[in-house]
Amino acid sequence: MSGVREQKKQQTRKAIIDAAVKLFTEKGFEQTSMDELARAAGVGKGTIYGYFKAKEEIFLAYCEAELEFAFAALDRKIDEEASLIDQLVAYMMGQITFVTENREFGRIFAREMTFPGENTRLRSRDLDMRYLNKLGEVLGRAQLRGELPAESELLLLIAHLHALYILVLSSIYSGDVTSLKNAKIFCRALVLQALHGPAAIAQAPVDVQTGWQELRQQFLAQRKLEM
Amino acid sequence: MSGVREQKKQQTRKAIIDAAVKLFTEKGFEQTSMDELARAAGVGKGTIYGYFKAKEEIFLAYCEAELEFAFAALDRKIDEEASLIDQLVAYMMGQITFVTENREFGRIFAREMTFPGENTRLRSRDLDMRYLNKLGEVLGRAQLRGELPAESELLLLIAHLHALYILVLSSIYSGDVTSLKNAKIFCRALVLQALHGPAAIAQAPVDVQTGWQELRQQFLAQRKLEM
DNA sequence: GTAAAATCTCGACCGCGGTCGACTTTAACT
DNA sequence: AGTTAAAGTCGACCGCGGTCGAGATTTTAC
Repeated sequence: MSGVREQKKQQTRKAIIDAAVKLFTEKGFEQTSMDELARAAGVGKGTIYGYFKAKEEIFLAYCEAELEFAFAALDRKIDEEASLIDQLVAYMMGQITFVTENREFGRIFAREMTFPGENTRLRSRDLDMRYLNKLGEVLGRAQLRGELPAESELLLLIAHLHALYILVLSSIYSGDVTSLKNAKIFCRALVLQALHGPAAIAQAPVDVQTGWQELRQQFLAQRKLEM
Repeated sequence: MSGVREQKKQQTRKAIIDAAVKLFTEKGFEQTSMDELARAAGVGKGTIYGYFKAKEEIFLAYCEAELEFAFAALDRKIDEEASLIDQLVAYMMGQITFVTENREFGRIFAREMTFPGENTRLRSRDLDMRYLNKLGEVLGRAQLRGELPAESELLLLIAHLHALYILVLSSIYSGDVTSLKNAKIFCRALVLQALHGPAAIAQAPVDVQTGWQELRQQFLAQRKLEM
């Protein structure tokens, strides 16, 4: 049980992830073949599959490293004194901005996180726990401040807000939302509605209302329908 | 410009889709190779790519046919006199039941519909319009009945509810929800919260509350955390 | 020290989705 | 009818992700 073997394994694992980070960043996920990756890691292709079940699993390991950065940056930027809605929108937009920085990357990430395969289920769950925990912290603070009813079900609210985040991401890939600016307007409208009910928009500040009205017109035009 | 050619094209197209419906139904999407499909359709493999950009596009054409059935059955089952929430939950669960009937099929469907590739964007949009229209009808009727504030933004509400549907589907594939029964409880709790605000659960009927409490415990245990 | 067992490594190999260019069929024009 | 351009068809072929079993390396047992 001397650690020689274990040590080598850790080295190999690191070599694979390092090569993955380098190649995925340089030329993207789909454009990086497993053969290349193996060569870059100085390892046989088959060996990789002793460490990861599938290419997607390496992708998630890669994401873990990247998200670390993104979250740290976001945390620094968030103003804990701002209104609940502002904070929520900021977190959602931070995540969305990061994910859609590269369109192809983001699609794979979103697919794997939202509807994970059996191979990647556990890993993807670990990953989105981080995001969900952040939401929980923001909501918890708001509840203490009294900005949220004391009897709110935080877990259910987290799930709810997570749903909205996924939807905005989805609408970007469906082509309904075509800019981060619009994504933000959409986020804000949805969060408002989630926190204050179906009539919330009608009572919102004017700028939110007009922003939403414009976006609404785009939706209708794009989908070629009247309402 | 005699229709001879056009006619043949339509025949070929139909042959491909028919073969796809048969094979996908018999042995699933992933288990059906393009070679098989070509053989079954009595056509060269290359020919298929003159009709569809990718295997996924054939999949969506196949879904279109299947969804037709599912929706028709669902429409017959929906009680237009029931409460808004019951109707919404019924529609969401109808869709979810259909999609998850076969787990692998459902994952591909959900991925392709929620985060479509550039190849399949338009087709997937057409497809989910049907579902969104249904939601719109249900909401519209409820608004007329006065069950929904007159100043509600229907489009935003549709989006909102769509988000919840995607989340429930996602939680099935993430392993957080492990039965249709739990999915329904989750749906109901989310819809309640969406329509009546963050404190809705606390004021809901007892059976809804206890259902949600049980589900909540499962979530926490599965994700190994306290709240 | 050495033999046996367990573990790890590797690249040839497999079936897949998708492409390509040679070939056939139809349409258009004289 | 004959000629040419366009449209459609086809399967050999490509690179891909993933598997497999032979062989190398480490651990264990004596």
